[in-house]
Amino acid sequence: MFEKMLRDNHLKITPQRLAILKEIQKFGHISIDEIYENIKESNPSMSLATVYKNLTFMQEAKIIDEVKLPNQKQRYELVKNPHIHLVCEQCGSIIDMELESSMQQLKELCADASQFKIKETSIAMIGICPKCQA
Amino acid sequence: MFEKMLRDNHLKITPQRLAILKEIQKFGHISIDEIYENIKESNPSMSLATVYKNLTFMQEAKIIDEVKLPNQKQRYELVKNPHIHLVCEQCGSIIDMELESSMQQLKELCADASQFKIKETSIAMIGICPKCQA
DNA sequence: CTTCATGCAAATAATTTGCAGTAAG
DNA sequence: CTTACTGCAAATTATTTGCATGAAG
Repeated sequence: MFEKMLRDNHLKITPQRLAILKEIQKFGHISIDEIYENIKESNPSMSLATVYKNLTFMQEAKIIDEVKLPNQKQRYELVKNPHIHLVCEQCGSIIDMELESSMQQLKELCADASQFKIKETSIAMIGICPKCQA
Repeated sequence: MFEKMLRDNHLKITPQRLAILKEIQKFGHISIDEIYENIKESNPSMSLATVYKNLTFMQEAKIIDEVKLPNQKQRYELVKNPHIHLVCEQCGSIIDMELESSMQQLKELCADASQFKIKETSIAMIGICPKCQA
């Protein structure tokens, strides 16, 4: 429920914000340009500055997350359970893999060894997806 | 031995390249601007374009790696054994943690579950370092 | 010598900002 | 009504490119 997420964070509910969230949801992992270009098709007055501003707000509100991958443009996704990104370097597809206990284990191992208080974990694996292997 | 690394990749050995590599080595994880500003102190004619071009070449040659972290400028490091980045969100410090077998385990788990052929793994943990906790 | 790298300036791309007008609550 | 959001244009920042000169092999 995007309306509620926005409301809970004192962000006004605007068609632009809902459109941005819908695009992110639809594509899973999407770049700034793609968001902008896609929305412009149905709303030609959409401004790129609005996309930037709202991505920042919604990231601060922990509604969305940025996804930074080696040799790729920044992307965005909805906040979800901790997960690993599997990235195909051939076709560019990205899938999420929830391996909660393994991630938790690794996090604890790191925390113990380093004395860091760890808040977030960011894991990506880059390779070739099953389709592209064929 | 930076000379050898360059030579092996058919890259000419220039003072600029050596200076860039020395900066990266010295700081461990360093941004493009920092490299440029630091080198300019001893070599004022150093050009930012040269930094960009060489970072690209040396990344292609697998001498250096780019390090992308949430909410941070891109950084560079020398290629080393697979490791995890521990990032302090307070003071910005980054340390490397080699947990080879755990990383290998996680990689295999992901590969099995996804059928991806995984080539690289990128792991960062964001939190507060021991010093900043005090 | 020949090839490749550098540095500069110009071009392009990415992101941010200020502000007047407009929509949300 | 009041506050916050949008869209535009301008400003800033980041990155890339072309090319003449110079250094490396």
